Amino acid sequence: MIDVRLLRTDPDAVRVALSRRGQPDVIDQLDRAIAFDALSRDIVAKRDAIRAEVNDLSKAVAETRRKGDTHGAEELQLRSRALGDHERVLANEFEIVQGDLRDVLLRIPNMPHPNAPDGDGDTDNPLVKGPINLPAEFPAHRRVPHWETGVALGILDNERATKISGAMFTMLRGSGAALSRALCQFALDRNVDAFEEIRPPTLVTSATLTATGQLPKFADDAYYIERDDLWCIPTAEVPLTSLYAGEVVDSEDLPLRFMAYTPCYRREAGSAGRDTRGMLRAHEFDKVEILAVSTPEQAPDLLVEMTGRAEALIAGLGLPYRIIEI
RNA sequence: GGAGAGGUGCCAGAGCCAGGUCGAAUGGACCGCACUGCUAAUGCGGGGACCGCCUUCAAGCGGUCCGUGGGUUCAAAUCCCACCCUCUCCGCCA
Repeated sequence: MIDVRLLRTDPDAVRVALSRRGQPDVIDQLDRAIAFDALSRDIVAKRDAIRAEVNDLSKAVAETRRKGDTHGAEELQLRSRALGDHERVLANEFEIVQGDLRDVLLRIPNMPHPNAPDGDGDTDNPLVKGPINLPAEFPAHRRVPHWETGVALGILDNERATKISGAMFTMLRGSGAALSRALCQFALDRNVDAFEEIRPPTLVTSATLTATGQLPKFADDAYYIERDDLWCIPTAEVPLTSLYAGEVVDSEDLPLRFMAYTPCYRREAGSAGRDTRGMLRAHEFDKVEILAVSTPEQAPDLLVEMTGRAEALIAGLGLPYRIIEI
């Protein structure tokens, strides 16, 4: 979420940065946020002034009572009560405007890093490397989709997964289940030299899911357990990002490096029929996430290191891949 | 699920039952000064955070903050309600 103070001190910088996304409605929302902020400060200044008067009067009431002047005290109380009514109105207005401001801010995307490419979609993402190990380099008889080989080998049984849980759920069997587990173990083993392994909760509060930006924008994409007011995580990024939320970390201890192997849950709302064959876009899958909490200065080097670690895993397995800048 | 105790500053902890002089005693830690072969001890002094206004080097003014959110009241750390969390005991446990 963009810091309101930055919005106040340098709104043009924010506008310029966000305009690189090529989405005019984002700029509209930015202007609304700026207006809400100005309005809310205006209201709070008035509210504070009245509150100061009420506080003074309350002190005067105590003083007057101590002197034994009951009548005078009651008169002051009357005045204070009237001011209190006015204050309540302003306080309500303030709450409403604050809510509006927060809602708009939560829907405004982050400012892109100066080095990030401009663009409004994935077609604008420059290719950095690859593709490597292209499937086309393999003979035609080996280019069989995984949902066919998986079934033939008896390691994938999505039909029964669907019977148990419905469409877009997958199930691995026998050595397929072992392979999935081994891949995650492999990923953990390759990063245990630099990342602390965490096994976080995979059900999180609304506050936690908001911290990583999933709420309120992507509420439809997450599974929600109404009875307990908890959300299933779509990625371990969610709990890992909030691990040290609200705490002050000594800069000497940065960067903090975490990795986590968790199931991930995604409703994939609106994606029915698109890339849904086999194990693509499943509602539930296992993933190893690596994440670092760092200073802005440390971040670029960390990005290079972590991308390199991800690439080494895939390249080491001989899988096809490419690297794009997003 | 039931019963009870608790949540106050960096930490410990008083204040709550009898609302006002409580941003909050006291102690520890921390910072400064003094004293002191060193370490330590002792004495004196000093610090909260956030928001807004005004300034923008300083200072000043106002507001908010005692788990969270409501309520009562002229006035809430203090009274009332709901919720969250911690601890103890009982029950349940695919």
